[in-house]
Order: sequence, then C-alpha cells, then structure tokens
Amino acid sequence: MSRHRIELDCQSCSIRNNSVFNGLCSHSLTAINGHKSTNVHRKGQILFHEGTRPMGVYCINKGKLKLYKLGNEGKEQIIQLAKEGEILGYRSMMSEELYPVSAETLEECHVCFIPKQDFLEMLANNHELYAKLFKHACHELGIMTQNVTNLAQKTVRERLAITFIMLKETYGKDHEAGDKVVINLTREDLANIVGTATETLIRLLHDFKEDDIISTEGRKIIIQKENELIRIANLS
Amino acid sequence: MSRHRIELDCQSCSIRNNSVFNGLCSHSLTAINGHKSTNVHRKGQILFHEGTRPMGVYCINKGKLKLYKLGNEGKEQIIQLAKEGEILGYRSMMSEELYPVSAETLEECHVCFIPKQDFLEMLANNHELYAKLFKHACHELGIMTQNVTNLAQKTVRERLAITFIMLKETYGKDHEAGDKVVINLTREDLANIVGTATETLIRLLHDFKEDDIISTEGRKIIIQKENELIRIANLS
DNA sequence: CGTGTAATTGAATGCAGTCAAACGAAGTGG
DNA sequence: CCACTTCGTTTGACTGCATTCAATTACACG
Repeated sequence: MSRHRIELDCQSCSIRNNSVFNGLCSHSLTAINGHKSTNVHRKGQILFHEGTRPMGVYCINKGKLKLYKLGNEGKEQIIQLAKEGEILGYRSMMSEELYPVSAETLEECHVCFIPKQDFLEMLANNHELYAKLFKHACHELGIMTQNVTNLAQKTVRERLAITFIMLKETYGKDHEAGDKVVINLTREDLANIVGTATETLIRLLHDFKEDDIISTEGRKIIIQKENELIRIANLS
Repeated sequence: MSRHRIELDCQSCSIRNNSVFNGLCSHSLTAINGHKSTNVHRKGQILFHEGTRPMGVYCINKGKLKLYKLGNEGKEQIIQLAKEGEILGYRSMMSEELYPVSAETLEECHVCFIPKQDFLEMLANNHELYAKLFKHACHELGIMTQNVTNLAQKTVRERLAITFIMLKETYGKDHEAGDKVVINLTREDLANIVGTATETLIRLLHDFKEDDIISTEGRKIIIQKENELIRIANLS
C-alpha cells in the first residue's frame, strides 16, 4: 500500500515547538488531536492537487515536500519547499479558493490531516493562532515579492546562487553536519525552483564546480564557498 | 505645496462600498473617521518607501498607484497596481516587517491615512474586518503564485498580452467607454510590470499594432482584439 | 541487478538585453 | 514667445544568455 496510518500525539509532538502551533493551549491541542489523522506518504505522492478544493490542512511531522504550479507545457514551477513543522493548505481554505499549487512529497513524509470544519472551529476559539497564521501569510507575501523581482531581473546564474543560499539556510542544517544540501531534489526540480531549463542548470552546476564553489556527490550538493555564492547572487 | 489636507467623511464615502470596509459597523466607522487624516497627493509622490517601518494604513479614495520593488541596478519591478477602494500597507503592519515595496502615485490621489495604533484597535474590536483582510492576503498569495510561474515560464510577448488583459479587466472599465486603458503608465512602467527592457516592450507594442491587436493614442493604449491577446497569452 | 529515469554534453538557434543615437513632447525660465 | 532643458519614446545594430533538440552516459530505485 502506498499510504498507511500511524499514531501521533499532538501534546508530545516535538515538532510542534517549531511550528505555528507552538504555545497552543491544551484545550485546542486536545481538540486537534481528537480530529486529526496521521498518514505516512511515500516519496512522490501528492497531498493535494492544484485546482482542487481544500478539505482541511496538513501538518508536516516529518519529511520534505515541494509545492508547485504547472505551466503551459506541463512544466512545474516550484513555488515553495516545505518541511517538518509547516502547515500546508490553510491559505486557500481562508481565501475560499481552489489550491493554486500541488503538494508532492520529496521523500517519505509523516503528515497529520485536520479536516476543514475542525480546523475552522479551532481558529474561531483561538484568536492567537488566527493572528499567527495571518502574520505568516503576510510574511509569505513579502517573500513572493522578492521572488518576483528576482525572476524578472536577475540572471539564471544569480538565481541559482540565491537558491543555494536559501537551500542551505533552510534545509542544510537539519540532518547532517557541514554545508551539505541533503534535500532530495533532482536536477529538474532544482531547475524548476530557479526557473530555467534542466540543461542550463546542469551547465551552471558544472561552472560552479570548476570554480570550487560547490561540489557534488551524486544528487547531493555541498556548498564550499558560500561567500562566493553571495557575491554571485549580487544581492541588492 | 506638494501635498495638502482635505476633508472626507467615512460614513458617506461612496468608495467604501467597493472596499474591504464595506459593511463596517457605524461604531468602527466613527472610530476611523475620528483618527484618519486625508491628503491630496500629486502625481509622482511616494506614500511609503521600501525598507521603512509601517506607521499606519492608507485607504485610496481616488487615483491610482504603483507598488514596486527596486532591483539591483535601481530598476523598478512593479508588483501591483492599486486604485480607489484599496487599502495599502496593512500586510507589513501585520507581519511586523519593513515595507517590501514602495507606493508611488501615478496621478493625483486622495488618500486617507489611519495611524497604526488606531487601525490595530479597530481590528481588535472587529473580527469581521480582521477576517476580510486575512482572506484578502491569502487571495493575493494565489495571484503572486501565478505571477511567479508566468515570469519563469512565459515569453515577454505572452506576458505583455497577459498584462493588457489584466489592465483592461482592472482599470479599463472605470473612466471611459470602450476598451481604452487610460491608466497613466509610461512605457518604462509598462516594461516594469511585464518584467522586460523598455526597448523590448516598445518593439512588441509595434508588433501588436502591426497586427491591429492594439492601437495607441500617445500614452493611451486601446485594445482592439482581446481574443487575439488571449490567444497570444497562451493561458493554461 | 536490470531498466527506465535522470544526468550530461554538444550543437545550433533565437529571444531578449544592451548600447547608441535620433526624435518628440512637455515644461521652464529668460 | 522662443530657446533651452529634460524626460520619454522610438529605431537600429550588435551581442550573448539561455533554450531547444538530439544523442549518449550514469545512476536511482524498484
């Protein structure tokens, strides 16, 4: 079977301390805990599809995902990467729209699902959580603003450097020591974050390796000279 | 003087019916009305600068503005156009961050300013307004997602067609009959919406005119064949 | 441990950016 | 009212970054 149930307890969930659910009152915790269900998703599975109606929110307990939108020729534009501690799907629920993106696991993921009605009830009883989500959405808008400007004005080379810096900051520190980016991204995924063709991305990787800015071990990428990346990124 | 005061009354403000303040209780209205100040801003004035701290929110009573972020070489990337009825500046206030963009008037504008403290108090007493703003922010995120995908995957030609369609839908219907886009945008502004060089934009305008898809009267642009634009836009 | 997917390299093309120059429009001050 | 200035628009020529197509090699994963 490609997906099965496990049991997780919100009260003792260690991930929760790094999430928007941090500091949630025990009353709300009990409420979620009673209504949520937890699933193990194997690599490559879709949590939700672009264009479908939100049925609830997803809380990532373990694993990483990509959120992408499909362009004309079926090319994925990766809008965001998500990891343990993040809540997915609440924005479309709040704006009462269809999902603008699809969410797909990049590795095995443990994900709790909270049905829409239960989540909304919890929100109604917990203004602090409501405010946190609002704040988070507004923060995301600032990031998207930067992304738009980068895509419109920066070269692919600059955007790749920016992507590496982002990947290291957000995904480099968790699992292993050093500056390895251990996230399981194919070259194509990487290209779809940067917003370029796979071949172009590979050529740039080659350039960066020649200059000893990065090195690679199969699919893994190790950042050797972050200050060089920062220089290439040409941040304003 | 480049800026002067006028008097407007929230209760009788006709713009309010098209805004997020629609349906606001008279108690809240009185509260805003007592704390707001209204200014006339001439064309080209800056309401707020990227990188500065939000001091309150701006409610557009009349006129149009551009919200832009500066890229490396000082090139503006226009993130959003705003017109009468829109509220600006609340997102950075909610996320407690510096403005990610600057807001500049494209023509003479009448703008009400509500100080941060007063606006927050009103929000605290009016959950419906709070919810509306949250919903609006989430909606904007979906739009930004589409923008990112377009910038990453579509050609300049396609993006220009999309921009025209957007301009017509959002700004074409208000002032004059027909499909004129009467918004006061320079060629450079238009290029900074599309995300291209001014010269490239001008060449594409020329192409579109040759094919009778648009015509121009000085700075004004008249859409002649919207279905052709839709075809060129190649929407998925 | 095979097999299909992913990664890589080469070659050719073209879209779009940059630089430069000329022209037009709008506003300013003498 | 006109000369002057400035800003915006347009066109031309050139360059190069990035895409696309094609073919081969490597490796991830069942």
